[in-house]
Amino acid sequence: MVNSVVDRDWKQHLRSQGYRLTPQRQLVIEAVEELGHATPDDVLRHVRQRAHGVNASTVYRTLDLLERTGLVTHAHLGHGAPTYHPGWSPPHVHLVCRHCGRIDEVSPELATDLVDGIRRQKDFETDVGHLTAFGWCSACRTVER
Amino acid sequence: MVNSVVDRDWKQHLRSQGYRLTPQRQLVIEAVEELGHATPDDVLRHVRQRAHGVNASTVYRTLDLLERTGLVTHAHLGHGAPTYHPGWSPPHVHLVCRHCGRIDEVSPELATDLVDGIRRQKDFETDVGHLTAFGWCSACRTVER
DNA sequence: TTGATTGCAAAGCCTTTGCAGTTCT
DNA sequence: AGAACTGCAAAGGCTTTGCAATCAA
Repeated sequence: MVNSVVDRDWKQHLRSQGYRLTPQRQLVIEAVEELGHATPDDVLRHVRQRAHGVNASTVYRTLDLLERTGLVTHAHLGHGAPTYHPGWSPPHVHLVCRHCGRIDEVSPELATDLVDGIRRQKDFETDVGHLTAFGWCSACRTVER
Repeated sequence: MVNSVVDRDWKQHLRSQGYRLTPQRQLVIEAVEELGHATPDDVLRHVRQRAHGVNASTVYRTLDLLERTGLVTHAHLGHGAPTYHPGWSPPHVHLVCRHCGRIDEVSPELATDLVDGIRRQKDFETDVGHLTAFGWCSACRTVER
């Protein structure tokens, strides 16, 4: 699950950009790695299971910083809070079920035609890793409607 | 810009579902029609240019009701507030520029392969009208980076 | 040592809710 | 008349900010 190269290097990665390595930052990075698609609140709760007294604003500031340095990315998956993933996880298209809220992923290759078409028609460069499809998963479709 | 059939019928549409026709609702519908991609706040400001004393909570409640009855739809286009469009406007894929925030649209036909692929791989039914692509528009790409 | 970082508390958006008064039908 | 609807004010999520204390390097 963990990319070993990045795992070895992220401390250095932060330092090389002039940032410090704090226990809080370490915990936040670990949380993002382990949780997969985590909201700031998910991260906060996860971090607090391992260390006491970590503050919400620290989590927000840290996620922000990690994103600026490329260690994490976020996507907007609906009304609520954004979700964060490790920055080195391969880009993927998100699938969000309208009914159960479950999040799934597919390869961005499926979106090749769409991305090309958008570029041709609008000269717009799509960030495939932030493409989000809302809809209904198979489980929810068989239960209701 | 306005679909005449719906325009003629939306009053009846509301009444038939047991809802009332109020000046506020009329103003909100008009605002959504005229604004295109409007946040609740956009709608509120537009409405207040025409009538005084309209309250924010009324706008929220009205947008909610209009959405439940199918007269408007909303999409999540980033961190901020959702944006509302007329429910009868043809579904479209949204393009959101990361830099200038401008919103554009393309035909959902471009997403046919993606939608099919998602259905095949995950048995997931995509709501094409809520497909959002984040990226960079041509204007912003030529200016910076 | 010293500038980056944190915790805390307060404030800021955006949105929802309860309620009493108003209005549509 | 009676139910639907509105305005108002308060509260609720999520996030940001200012500041003094703390800590990594």
